[in-house]
Amino acid sequence: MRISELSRRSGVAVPTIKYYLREGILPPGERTSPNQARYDDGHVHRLRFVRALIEVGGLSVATVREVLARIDSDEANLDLRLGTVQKALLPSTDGLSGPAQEAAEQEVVNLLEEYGYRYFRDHPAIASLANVMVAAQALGHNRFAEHLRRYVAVMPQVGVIDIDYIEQARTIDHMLESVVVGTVLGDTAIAAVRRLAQTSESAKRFPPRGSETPGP
Amino acid sequence: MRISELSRRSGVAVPTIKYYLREGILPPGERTSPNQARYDDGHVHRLRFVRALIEVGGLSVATVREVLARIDSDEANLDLRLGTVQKALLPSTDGLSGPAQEAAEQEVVNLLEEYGYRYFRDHPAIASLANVMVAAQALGHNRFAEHLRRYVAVMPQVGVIDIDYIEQARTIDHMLESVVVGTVLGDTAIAAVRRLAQTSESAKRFPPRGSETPGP
DNA sequence: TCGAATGGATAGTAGTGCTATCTGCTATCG
DNA sequence: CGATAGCAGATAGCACTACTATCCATTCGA
Repeated sequence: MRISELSRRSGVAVPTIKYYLREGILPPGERTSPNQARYDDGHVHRLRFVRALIEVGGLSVATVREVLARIDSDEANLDLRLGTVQKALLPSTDGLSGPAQEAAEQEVVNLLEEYGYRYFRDHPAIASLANVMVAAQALGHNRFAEHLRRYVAVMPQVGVIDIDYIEQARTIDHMLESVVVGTVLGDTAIAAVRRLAQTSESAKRFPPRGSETPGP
Repeated sequence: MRISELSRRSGVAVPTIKYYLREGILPPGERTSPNQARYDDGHVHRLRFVRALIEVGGLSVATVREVLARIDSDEANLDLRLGTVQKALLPSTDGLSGPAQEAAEQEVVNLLEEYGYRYFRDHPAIASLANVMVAAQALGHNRFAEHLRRYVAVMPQVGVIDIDYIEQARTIDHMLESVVVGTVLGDTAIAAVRRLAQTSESAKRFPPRGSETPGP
């Protein structure tokens, strides 16, 4: 198919498709002559994928490019590919330093030890989590660290769900895509379910007038 | 104190403080003369709060303004205030429509019923979650709905943690701030802990060479 | 054959989040 | 009292992101 049909089938405007081609987010079509190209279903899927990451997951175009480059990489070691894909999905944590940050990182590591996590010390999520702790501390929210401990206690259940999801993929490409979909759409989904769970728990604890057992 | 000291104590540049004043994100200082103002510790705290929401939580300036306006509101009904504050923290879901979206919303509602959530039908998180389902479907990830079900099954535990956190606040203002801190920093924290839990679970399931029980 | 569409290049635009400059005033120190 | 530094407020500018529009030579399809 040519670009106008690609546009129609993916719901993405033609100039935007050209922009994505320039940005290396969408691979070039197959040339049929020096200035004509043909696109296929893979391009349609890639476009939908990109739009989902940007619109639903809130990723920037630059992050999407990074992620896709890693998915498309020809690295043979699957673990390595999965790892670098995951890494591209965490906000950069450079520029986080100072004694407060390092103390918080140690505190995070202690928590991970305590709850039996397997981890490596330079995992970017450790710096990210420590950064949150430092920010909460600066706001005088001293109970936040205890709050975090409880998250650490329950999240392994989510980890199991997530790895189950990835493991069920049938091909390596599908597995790599599942990592991204599971992580990015998963973040959005978890944020939404969490709010619903908060509302629900709040309603249970403080019943709105009229929903208690009726009085005499 | 005056603006330069406010800048020094909060770590926010003077022009940025002026910008926040213009945007209504930072309340004006107390006038001491037609063109002089005095700021206090409340301003320092507010600035730190704003920076945490923007830098750690990734909120936009517009969202921060919305949230703060609701915190500062003089609405007497606490439930109402808490509710509107929470509402400002979900991405807008207008423009989500179509049969696929509505079917997905019904599916979400069914899930909530099944797991005993208390909810109201126009909760924005329902539309948001349905939107994620529609996007996953469009990518051919048909197992995603099952995946979501498992999130719905575990998230009530997080809801309890979150409401506990808010409930422990000592004043109404602190409670309102805890809602925001718990939600916004909480989202960031949960994303980080989730990645650590994924890495951990993955390492347990597929032990890296050298960590199995040694062979003969 | 000839008009519409295509690919590719270049330039322009809207929105966001600051940052710089300017103006007239004020605080303060010697 | 006067010099000087700092302040508040207004306006303009800037860098970046994610597109969008225009142009042109080429090519497809009727």
